[in-house]
Amino acid sequence: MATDRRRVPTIHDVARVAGVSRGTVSRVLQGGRNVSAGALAAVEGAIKETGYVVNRAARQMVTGRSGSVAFLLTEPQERLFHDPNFGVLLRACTAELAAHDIPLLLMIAGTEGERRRNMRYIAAGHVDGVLLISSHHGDTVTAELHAAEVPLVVCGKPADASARIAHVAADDRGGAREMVRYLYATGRRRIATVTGPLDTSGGVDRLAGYREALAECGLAADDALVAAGDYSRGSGAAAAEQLLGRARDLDAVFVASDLMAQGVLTVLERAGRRVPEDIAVGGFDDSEAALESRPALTTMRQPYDRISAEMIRLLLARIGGQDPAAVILPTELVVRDSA
Amino acid sequence: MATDRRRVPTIHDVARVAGVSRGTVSRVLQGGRNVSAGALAAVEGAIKETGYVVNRAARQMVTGRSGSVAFLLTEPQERLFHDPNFGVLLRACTAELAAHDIPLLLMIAGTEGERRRNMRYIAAGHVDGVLLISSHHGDTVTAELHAAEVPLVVCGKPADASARIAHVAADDRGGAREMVRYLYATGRRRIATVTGPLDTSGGVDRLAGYREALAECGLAADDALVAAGDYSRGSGAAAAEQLLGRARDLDAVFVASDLMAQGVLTVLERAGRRVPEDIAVGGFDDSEAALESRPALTTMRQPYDRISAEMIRLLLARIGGQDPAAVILPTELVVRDSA
DNA sequence: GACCTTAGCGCAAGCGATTGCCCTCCTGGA
DNA sequence: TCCAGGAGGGCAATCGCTTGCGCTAAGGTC
Repeated sequence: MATDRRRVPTIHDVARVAGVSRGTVSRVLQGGRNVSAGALAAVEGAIKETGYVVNRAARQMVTGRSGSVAFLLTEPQERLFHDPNFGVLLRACTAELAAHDIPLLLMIAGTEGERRRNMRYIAAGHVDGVLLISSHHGDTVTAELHAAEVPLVVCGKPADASARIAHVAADDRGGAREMVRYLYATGRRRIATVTGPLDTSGGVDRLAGYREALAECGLAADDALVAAGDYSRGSGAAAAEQLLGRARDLDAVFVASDLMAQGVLTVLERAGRRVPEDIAVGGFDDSEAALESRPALTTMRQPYDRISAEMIRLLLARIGGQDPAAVILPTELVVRDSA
Repeated sequence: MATDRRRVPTIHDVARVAGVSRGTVSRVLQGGRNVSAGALAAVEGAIKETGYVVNRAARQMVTGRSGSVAFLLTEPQERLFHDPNFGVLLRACTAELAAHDIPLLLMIAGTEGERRRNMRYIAAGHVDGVLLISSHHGDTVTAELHAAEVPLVVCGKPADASARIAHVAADDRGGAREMVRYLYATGRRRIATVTGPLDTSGGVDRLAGYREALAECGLAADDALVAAGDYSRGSGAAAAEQLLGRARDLDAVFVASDLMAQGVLTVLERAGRRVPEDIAVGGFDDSEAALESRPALTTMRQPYDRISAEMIRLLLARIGGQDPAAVILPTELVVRDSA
C-alpha cells in the first residue's frame, strides 16, 4: 500500500518488521510448525503490515515446484470452443484451482509444433502437473506425459487402460444405457443411435451402453440403426439423414452428444417428423445446447462441476506423491421435451 | 515416489559440455552478443546434446520477469463461456502467445474474492502483463491495474477514455452504422435495434452507430424502436417481445450481438413473422451462433484473429517499455439469409 | 542438582540464471 | 616496436526463498 518503495517486500522485510529471522518467517509460511505463538503472531502481523506476497520464482528455485498446473487441450482447433463442454470444464477447473491458489496455464496443442512446444515446457518442470483433455485413442500425448512421469490426470477414460493413469470420467456406458431404457419405457421400439467418434472411450462406451440396453429390453440389434458422428452438430445432421434413409420406421434416437442432437433435430424437422410425437430424441451432456434446442432436449447430464473438482483433487494427490486413481461419476437423466 | 534421479540439465552442464563458462552460455541464450562464432556453435551444440531448457524460475529471479501473461476475465460467470466470443478470443490469444513462447495464465474474476486474489497475484509481479477482457463501466479492475502500473491491454474501449490505457477494439460504431445502412439499402424503413448492455462501450457505440445511420438515411429516431439487451440469447428474446409490442410495423432489426439475434429469431418465428421476408435481422460478431441460426444470420464480423494478434503485439510493446497505444479494427459485413 | 529432551529459532548453504566488472588477446596505426 | 581500443569470455555477486544443522533455554526425571 503506502510502502513508499516501488520495491515489492521480501521475506527479509517481514523478518525485520516482525523481529525474527527469515527462517522463522518461512516456517510460518509453510504452516507454522515449530513456531511459537508469539512469533507466529508477530510474523502474521508483519506480513499484513508490509503487504508481503511470496515470490513464487524464488520458492520454485528451492522446492522445485512451480505451484501451477497446465490445462492441456489436444483436440483439433475447430472442436475446441465450439463444443460448450470444454468451456464449462475449463471454467470449473480454473475456479477449483484458484481455491487452492494455483494458477492454471492454458495450453492448446492443436498443431504438431504446438504439441512439441508444450511437451517441452511441461517436461522442463515448469508446471507441477497436467490436466489433460483429450480422448482420441491415436494420440500419443497421454503416453508421453505418462512416460515423462509428470503428474497427470486425464478427463475421460484413457485409451490404454493397461497403463495406470489417473482419470475422471462420467459413466458413459451407464448413462447411455439409462437413456435408452428410458426411451424404451416411454414406448419406443425402433431406437436408433448416433454415436460419438469411435476412437474415443466416450464414443465407444456410449455405444456399448446403447447395445446393452437394447439387449436388456429384448430389442434386436440392427446395424441400420447405428450411425457414426464426431460430436459436432454437422455430423449429427449427416447421421440423421442416414438413419432416415435406412430405417424410415424409427421412433427414437439416442444421440451421443447434445450438439449432435441439435443437428438431428434440424434434420428431423426438415423431414417433417415431429419431435417427440413421431420420433423421440435423447441427447448426452446437458450442455447449453440442450436448452437452446427446440424442443428442449431430454438428455443425460454430465456432472462437470464434480468432474473438475475430482480432477483437481486427484491431481493434487498425484503431485503429493499418491498413486494414480480413477473416478467414474454417475450421469443423471434430465427429462425435457424431446423425449 | 517418482523423484527420479535424472536431473534436468542446467546452464552449468551446457557450459561444461561446450567448454565455456556459464556466463558465455547465458550470453548465447540472450541472443549471442559478444560471443565468437566458435563459442556460439559449441554452445548451441551442447544445448542440443544435453536437451537443455532454461529454468524460468531462475531467470525470473534475476530479471524480475516471469515470461508469462494473464488473460483476465471479469465478466459474470454465466456469460463467460456461453458467449462464444470469449472462447474464440481465448484460443487466438493462446496461440499467438505460444508463438512467442509465452504461457498464458487464465484468470477468472467472477466473484469479489476471486477478483482480489487475482489482483494480488498480478500485483506481486507473477505475470509480466495482463490481457483484460472486460468492458463494464462500473468495474474497477481496469483502474486498479492501471494504477498498479502493470502492463495492460484491454479488449474493447475502456470506460475511462481519459486514462491512457492500451486497448484493441472493433469499430463498433462504424460496424453498426454499416449494418443499418445496409438494411436501409435493402428497402427497410422501420428499423429497430436491440442494444447491448449500455454500461459497456460496445453497447453504447453500436447504439450510436445505429442512430447515426438512421439520421444519415433520413429516418426519424423513435424510442419505441430501441430495446435493451445484455448480449445474452434470453435478453434478445425479451427485447424482441417488447419491440413487437411497441411497433408492430417494424420491418428490420439490428441486433447488437449474434447471440441476442438468435433470441430475436425464435421470438419472430413464434410470432409468425417471416425472416427476412417480413422482418430483416442483422446481427453483430459473426460468431458460431450466426451460422447456427435459421435463417443463417447476416452479421458484422469482428476480426477476432486480428484483435488478439494486436492485443499481444501491444502488450509485448508495453512490457518492452513502449507507450500505450490503441487500435480500432474494422468490421466486415457478412451477408447471409436473415437480411 | 545433574542430565536429557525437545521446542523454538537463527544461520547460512544452496537453487539456476543474468550481468557488471575485469582480464586477455588481437588488430592496426604511429 | 608500442600502445590504444575493442571483442571475447571468465568470475562472482545477486535475486528471494527453503531447510538442515546446531545452539539455547525451558521443562522433566531420577
